Amino acid sequence: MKRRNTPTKEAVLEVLKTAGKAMSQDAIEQEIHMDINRATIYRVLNRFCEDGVLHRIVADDGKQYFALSDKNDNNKVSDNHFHFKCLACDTIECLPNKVSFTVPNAYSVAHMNCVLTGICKDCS
Amino acid sequence: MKRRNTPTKEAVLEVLKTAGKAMSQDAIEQEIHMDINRATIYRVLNRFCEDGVLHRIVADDGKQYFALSDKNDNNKVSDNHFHFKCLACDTIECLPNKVSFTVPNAYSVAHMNCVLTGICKDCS
DNA sequence: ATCTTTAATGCAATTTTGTCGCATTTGTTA
DNA sequence: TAACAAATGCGACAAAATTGCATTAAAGAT
Ligand SMILES: [Mn+2]
Ligand SMILES: [Mn+2]
Ligand SMILES: [Zn+2]
Ligand SMILES: [Zn+2]
Repeated sequence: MKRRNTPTKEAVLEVLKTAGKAMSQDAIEQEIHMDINRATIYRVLNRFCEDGVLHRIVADDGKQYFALSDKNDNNKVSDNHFHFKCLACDTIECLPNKVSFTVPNAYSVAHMNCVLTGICKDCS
Repeated sequence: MKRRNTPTKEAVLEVLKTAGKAMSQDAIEQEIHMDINRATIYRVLNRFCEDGVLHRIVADDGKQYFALSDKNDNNKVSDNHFHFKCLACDTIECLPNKVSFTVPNAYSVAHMNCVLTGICKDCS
């Protein structure tokens, strides 16, 4: 199951790099100037998540958004930061701020999905 | 638009009180021993959220879960705590731990949706 | 107790998001 | 250039949630 390079992969990655924010499948599809099937884009996105190239954010609209992962983390999960959703411009972005938490005894945390909602710097 | 008391409202609230955890619409419907329409349950849940009786949690499966709100908060948002989803028993619960965060300058936060995933105390 | 008002409900249709099976295409390597 | 398997397109499907509209029923007024 070695990965192959395809035009779709490159296009999806290019869109996300250019945008510099998290995007949903349909937003990505709109930005790609090629006719790529919806299911294919989802499969590309899921593979990128498996490979740690992207990470997935589930916003409070229930939709999945995808953002580039910081590669500087050698091989650890890089979802341990807050995400921010702007009520004005609908942008979803990764914040640099890390999520710090404590949990009751005997709980163990594997991963997290933390989204703050409000007004972003560009809209305030 | 004053609220009326109905059997459905009472049944939904009773299920959530008894469960003591967050539940989705379909889980609530299964626990109610009455034949209540899906759309009606959603409307009841949404009204309860508007009224501050419940609060809504969106898990990383994209589904909405509903939990009782602490009334001790007079009229402020009561979603400022972490939620926990157990990978073993699928329970979603409110943790007592508050979400503490800092955001970059010029950002303002209106509400939050923070879900930690892992193994709960009962399953560890 | 009955009437009136309108919130709440049932039902069907619809929308949105995401996945899956399967045949076909295409990237990679020998 | 041939062979293998990963990737794609397409359609079908599932699940979650909402909406329009006709009907029902809760609550206050008479
Ligand atoms: Mn992120
Ligand atoms: Mn909660
Ligand atoms: Zn904004
Ligand atoms: Zn558990």
